[in-house]
Amino acid sequence: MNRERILSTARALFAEKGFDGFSMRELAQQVGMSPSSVYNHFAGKEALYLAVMEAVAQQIRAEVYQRIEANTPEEALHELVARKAVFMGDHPDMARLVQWVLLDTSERTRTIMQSVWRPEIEWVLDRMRQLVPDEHALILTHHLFGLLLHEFSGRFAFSALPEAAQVSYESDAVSARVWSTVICRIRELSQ
Amino acid sequence: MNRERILSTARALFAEKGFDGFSMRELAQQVGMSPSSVYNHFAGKEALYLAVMEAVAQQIRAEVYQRIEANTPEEALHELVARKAVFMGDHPDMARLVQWVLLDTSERTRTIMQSVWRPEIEWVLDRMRQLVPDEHALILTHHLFGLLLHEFSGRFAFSALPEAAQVSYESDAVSARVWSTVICRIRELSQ
DNA sequence: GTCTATACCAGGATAGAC
DNA sequence: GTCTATCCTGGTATAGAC
Repeated sequence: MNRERILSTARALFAEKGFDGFSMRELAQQVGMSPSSVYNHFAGKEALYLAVMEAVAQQIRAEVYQRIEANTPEEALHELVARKAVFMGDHPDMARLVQWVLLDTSERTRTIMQSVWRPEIEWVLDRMRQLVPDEHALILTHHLFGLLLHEFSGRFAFSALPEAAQVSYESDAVSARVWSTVICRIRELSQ
Repeated sequence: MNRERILSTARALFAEKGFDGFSMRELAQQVGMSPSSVYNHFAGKEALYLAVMEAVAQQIRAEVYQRIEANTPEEALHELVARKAVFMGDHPDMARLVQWVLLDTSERTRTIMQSVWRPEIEWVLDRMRQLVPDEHALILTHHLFGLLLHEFSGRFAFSALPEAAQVSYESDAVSARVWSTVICRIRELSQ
């Protein structure tokens, strides 16, 4: 359906250039229709943005969080990191989309954080609280998301540095190093 | 001087809204002059952007990296994290400016990474290499920067979540938790 | 150095025919 | 649902007077 093509093109553009980085005209051209046809499917750029974010979150819920089976909170978080690494490796635009939201200071961001990303954060937080004292759980949750996001969203910029060529971006490698850093601190705090 | 006023206003705008998020008209209005007067000082928006980044990097070199005295690489990195936390606390736009650069995929970013941020990364990397095996040094360096950046640049977005109210954003607290996470992994790897 | 005025094009969005 | 044509605003940038 055309609506889906608009959504997926918009997703790529929002990820690459951010909300203000491209025009509805550019989007329409890439989709292969006139700008006004786009407006027939979405009320405007903002509505399109929210729709993209909602679709992305739904995909994550289905492909990442669904059916995580684990005997302990630690296993659950470990599995989550592994799946996220795979998912973000398969969808390189994901981390960038989220980072744009985090940087955006408009009202859009509040909406998206509360209604779209909140469940994810709660999911991690719940498990983290079972592993470390309450006052550290939120920080470690932030660190977990921060490291994962940074690994992926900073990739383009860091590729400008010669040293970066040595780093492996295989999902397994990313997952392993992020988890190593986080679990090390978790263990320290849970003693 | 007027040039300085333009620079500092531009810095605030780039930090808050990103490269595409505001217009030269808006900037000129905030500075209190006409748009064409701004063009008399800077060749264009891009030149202004590069000038802001250069000024910021210079400030960091002077206020953060200068005169770090430490007996060991570990002490040096610890001191760096502490100073960065203070600096970023005093200049809330810093982390956001850097994040915009990291997200930007235009040629500007390559220029800035190589000529502006490279020395900083080298500085950390040198010390990290003395603490952990070479193959982990670059990753830990990225994690260190990633955690610091995330702590500050994600602050607005996370403030939309009710849990965030419990988190302290005192420089000491930020510094302590970032360092805790990083040093824990460093110690594990250096054994 | 700063201004007014303006060029020129691109921005989001809409009207109305088909 | 899609198009052409268009509205209006605002984008970067420049010319030329003071």
